[in-house]
Amino acid sequence: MFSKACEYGIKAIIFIAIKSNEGIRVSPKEIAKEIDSPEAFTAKILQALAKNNVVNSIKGAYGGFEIAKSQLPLIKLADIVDAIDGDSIYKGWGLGLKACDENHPCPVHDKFKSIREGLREMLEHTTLEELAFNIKSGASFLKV
Amino acid sequence: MFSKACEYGIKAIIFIAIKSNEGIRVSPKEIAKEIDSPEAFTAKILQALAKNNVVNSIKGAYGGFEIAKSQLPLIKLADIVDAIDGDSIYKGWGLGLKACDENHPCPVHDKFKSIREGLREMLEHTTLEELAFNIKSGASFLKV
DNA sequence: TTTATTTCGGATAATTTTGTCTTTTTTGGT
DNA sequence: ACCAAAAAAGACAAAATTATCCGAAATAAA
Repeated sequence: MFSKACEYGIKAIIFIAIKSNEGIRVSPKEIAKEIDSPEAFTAKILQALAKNNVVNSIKGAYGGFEIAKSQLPLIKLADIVDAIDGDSIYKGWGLGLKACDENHPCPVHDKFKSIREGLREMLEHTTLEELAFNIKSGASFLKV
Repeated sequence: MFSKACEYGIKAIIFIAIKSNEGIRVSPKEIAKEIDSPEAFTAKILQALAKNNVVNSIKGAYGGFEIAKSQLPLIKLADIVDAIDGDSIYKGWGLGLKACDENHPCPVHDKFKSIREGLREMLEHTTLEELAFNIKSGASFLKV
């Protein structure tokens, strides 16, 4: 469903969100340890997320990754997925016809319609805050 | 979403279904042409589908692939996906935690719940006949 | 029985995704 | 100005997926 890169990205951002809320910057090393991911690869993904302004990266000594508190309530799951996988998450449904739409649908186009729209809806309405809160409260988990 | 192999597999089976309904066996060559897929790769996928009894393969001269008419109404989209991608389609949701379930959910587990179940429902209730009929009637398309 | 045709099976290659390593650049503290 | 810490950037490596090729086995027809 999600690429590995996207899985790591989502988990990383959730962890950064939790720490940022406490005013703490984190390094790829800490992140990778916390979310159980390969460190260097995670760093690469963080670069992409930083380029797409999902996360703020501070270079140099005492640097690290953080998200401005003012941004925390605004970031949606869709923003993270978008920064890493682009719009392939919406395109990747159906049977790979170059031109698959209402007028020229692939065999499963209509079948997937509600699922695809449900996914979009969900990604665009799920906030990072909500995901982070559930981790903090112990309602969900970042690893194992 | 689906692997390429699965995309080709679904399209191939739909085409075979249409032809089988007319009492005609088809070769990987014809199939690949019709669904616009790499021939040798398509043949490999057909092998897998034949092994899983989704399609019947007849070797030798005048051989080819076909589906028994009695089977046509019984085959579900889920059978095809299962034969090629296994259950990865259901597992591949969420963030890749080894143990992700109700008791130990990943951050998006609940978010994806209804989508995941909608998908399963759809795959298990969509029949090959229905998909094939829509192609024949021009309501959907196998290529471009 | 021979031949032509057709799938099967295994080896191999290309591409994409995932992952690692090393060097460069940036930056705060001394 | 210098040093140490940290992210950026790019080259490289491994693994998975996608794709091709070829000889072997099966089978119907002549």
